[in-house]
Amino acid sequence: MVSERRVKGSGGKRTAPRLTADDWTAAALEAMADGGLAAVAVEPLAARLGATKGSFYWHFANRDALIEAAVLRWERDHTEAVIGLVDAEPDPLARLRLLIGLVLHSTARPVDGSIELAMLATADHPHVAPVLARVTERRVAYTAGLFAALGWPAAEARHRGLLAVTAYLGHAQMAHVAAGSLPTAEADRQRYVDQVILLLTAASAPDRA
Amino acid sequence: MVSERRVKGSGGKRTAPRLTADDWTAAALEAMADGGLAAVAVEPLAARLGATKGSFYWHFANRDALIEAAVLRWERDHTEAVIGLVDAEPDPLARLRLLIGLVLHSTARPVDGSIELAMLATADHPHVAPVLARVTERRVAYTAGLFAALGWPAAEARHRGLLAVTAYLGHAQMAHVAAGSLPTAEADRQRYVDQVILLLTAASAPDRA
DNA sequence: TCACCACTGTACGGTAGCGTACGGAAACAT
DNA sequence: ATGTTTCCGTACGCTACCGTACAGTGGTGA
Repeated sequence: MVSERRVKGSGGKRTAPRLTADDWTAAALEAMADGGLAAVAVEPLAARLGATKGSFYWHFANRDALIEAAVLRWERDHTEAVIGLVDAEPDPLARLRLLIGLVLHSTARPVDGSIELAMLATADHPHVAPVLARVTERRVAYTAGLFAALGWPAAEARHRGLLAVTAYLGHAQMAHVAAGSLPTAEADRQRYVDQVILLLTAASAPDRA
Repeated sequence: MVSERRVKGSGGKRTAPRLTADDWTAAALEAMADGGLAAVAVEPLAARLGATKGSFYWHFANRDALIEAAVLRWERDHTEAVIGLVDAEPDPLARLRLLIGLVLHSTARPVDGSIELAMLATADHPHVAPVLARVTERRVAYTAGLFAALGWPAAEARHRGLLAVTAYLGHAQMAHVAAGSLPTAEADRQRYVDQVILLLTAASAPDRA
């Protein structure tokens, strides 16, 4: 789980390699994934890296600076990843389906999702709040753009994008706090995703009796 | 914000009233609303109540016991409140509309919602997790019941209930971390809620070209 | 090779909160 | 009124973590 500080010499002299600021931010995100922001603590982190605080306070002014760096790094890496993953698909409808299916299934695997959950859990932190606000708005805008590309007028596209993103956020939460309430069997899960896509792309006019 | 420890005598002798266990759980929930579970700390709580730890450790074995009591109390009060509020309406469709509208607007006012957000933020805590799981499943089951009463088959009703609840959870999150991404103008907000209700109750078959 | 600089370890003081011990006050029963 | 139970305050030690001071070490260029 933790990348121990490995020796670099091959033969006899085993020397611990020096650490960079990036090593610390990476460790911070790793700690955040399991333990939340509270786990981003200098001394435990140093222990995990096989170093001491003396190293840390060289690279960062204080704990707060580390948090800021880690959170900004997450924003950068994370948004690039998702966009690059979906934007390959040319057809808007297929892209929407790909996005929703991908994102609803992604809550199953833990690694990346738990960082996001940890961020949501600490949304009040002054360094976390603006990042979450940016990421969220970016998602809504992107999803709304997909609906707009499918022909819905701007306002309605925005509303559908909003519903899609809120559904995703809630799905992530539910996978975390009440996994048992979500469909478990693979077939049922697939049907659920299909159903969601269907409802999100349903016609506007009410047509039920 | 905090109910200070008031005197009870009318004239000259001002005596602080004694505290009950319920006073402590109430204060704990109050602290949780602004500050999260971390703010449920014995010494600060005692300060807010104008008492000392000596009092606390008489009523509770330790901090953990207080957390458990507070969280269970929240579960009890909270579920009763919501059910009682909506179950008056006899017509299922009206009840569904009432529920969704109520719940999507509720994220605006802070009091009750912030406790729930705090719980979600600490979902990993051993005392919080089971409560959240129960409350969530209860909501899904209830909402699914509404859709079932409207005529959808059980599986689809469950899926729609699931989507409704995830949308609610995500909405609450978004109101917290990216309020600016949600509709701000009252008219737009109303249209958004209508749109959500429409999509959640849309017919099953895809009918778009 | 040697002086310098980037980096790290050690040692220290400070703060916040948990939990315990115990004496004493306040209510209550008799 | 007085003893008993209930409740509360004070004082203490303990742990975890933050941040600082400073002495060292190892690589690197002159």
